[in-house]
Amino acid sequence: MGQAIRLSSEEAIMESAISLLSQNRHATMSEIAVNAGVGRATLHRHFKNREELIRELQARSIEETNAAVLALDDVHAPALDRLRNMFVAIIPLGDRYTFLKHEAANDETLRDAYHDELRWVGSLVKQLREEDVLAENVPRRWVVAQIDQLVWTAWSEVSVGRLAPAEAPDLAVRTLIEGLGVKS
Amino acid sequence: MGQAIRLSSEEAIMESAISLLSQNRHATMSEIAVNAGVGRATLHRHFKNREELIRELQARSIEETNAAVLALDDVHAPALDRLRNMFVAIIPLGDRYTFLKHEAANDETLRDAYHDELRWVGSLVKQLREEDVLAENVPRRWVVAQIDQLVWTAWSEVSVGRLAPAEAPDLAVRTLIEGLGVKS
DNA sequence: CCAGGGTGAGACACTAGTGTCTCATTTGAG
DNA sequence: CTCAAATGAGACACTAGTGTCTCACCCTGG
Repeated sequence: MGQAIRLSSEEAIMESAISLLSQNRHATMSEIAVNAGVGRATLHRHFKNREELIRELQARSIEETNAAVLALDDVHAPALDRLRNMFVAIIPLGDRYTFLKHEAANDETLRDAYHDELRWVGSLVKQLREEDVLAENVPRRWVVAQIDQLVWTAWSEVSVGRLAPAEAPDLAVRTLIEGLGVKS
Repeated sequence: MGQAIRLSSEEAIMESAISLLSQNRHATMSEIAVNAGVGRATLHRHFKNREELIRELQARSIEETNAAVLALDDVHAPALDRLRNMFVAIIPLGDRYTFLKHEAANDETLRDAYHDELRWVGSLVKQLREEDVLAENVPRRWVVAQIDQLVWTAWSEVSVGRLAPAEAPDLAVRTLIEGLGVKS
């Protein structure tokens, strides 16, 4: 038909699910189906049960975020550039990214993949330190937590239109490294 | 006296509920009861239903956080001191503070009280700007979001023992104002 | 000693959400 | 156009969580 934008049922369901579950991890299957413009039975035809749906979502999310980050990443670049590129890549995927954190990864494969992601961030933080971008007396955990929350906050602000997508990555980098105080 | 016994049951329930609900807003009444070391029926004797329990929790939380903040606050102090004092007061109440955000306040009185709290933070941010502590080109929303997140992150890290309680407020202030980069 | 409030245990009815199934209809590829 | 696959609608059984209620049991104060 004229609906060129029309997604396949499965696509629509996954988009709907990511959107709802990232905001409320107890969104019901009915809500997900309605939001996807699809019958409840159809949802269960594509995903046997809630557990499987979430597993697929996790797999896709980690795949997408990994791909997005790696696509922009240049291991030989200065750490600060890599940090900024990471924000550029991940902020638009903020819902997927945080969805991963909220849902506990039970599956082994997924846990490994997620672990890779964390390790990637960890090594970036390490490089940031080696290049004297980050102060040394700050716990790595704290840095990682700040990065995580910056992704989520930036994504939220962008998605409600309070922040221009183009400005988000720079604001995130600036907030993390220089803080929000006046520059002296 | 009988009164004291009843109150301690009630105390146990409220502590249990805050603890569980701050981490998972869909914790069941059974879980709350078990965690409080109390029968499920007893829970319903003290709180007619889930809704009422949450309402009481919100009332208590806002009361405690307001009291804690105001107790340390000095309106005539420099904004930076006020900011730090706020962190000192609120970080230990991180679970109560974030519980308020997660649960939508339906009750009018509560909404007003919560609004007061937000307004308080808003005016603090304003003062921070007036005293040239905060940069001007940063959206107030962004600052408030960072503060909220810092409270939660700091509380989490403290409560799992990865951060010394005494260091948390300074780390939070420093992260917000100066960022985590090397000081130049 | 006893009376009574507070309690735990558990039965009960009710509701919301889940997952299965069937059937009539729609859709789209050949 | 035709037919098989996909779908929407809804009935159905099942489960988890909720809120009520009863009953036996502990306490503690009188």
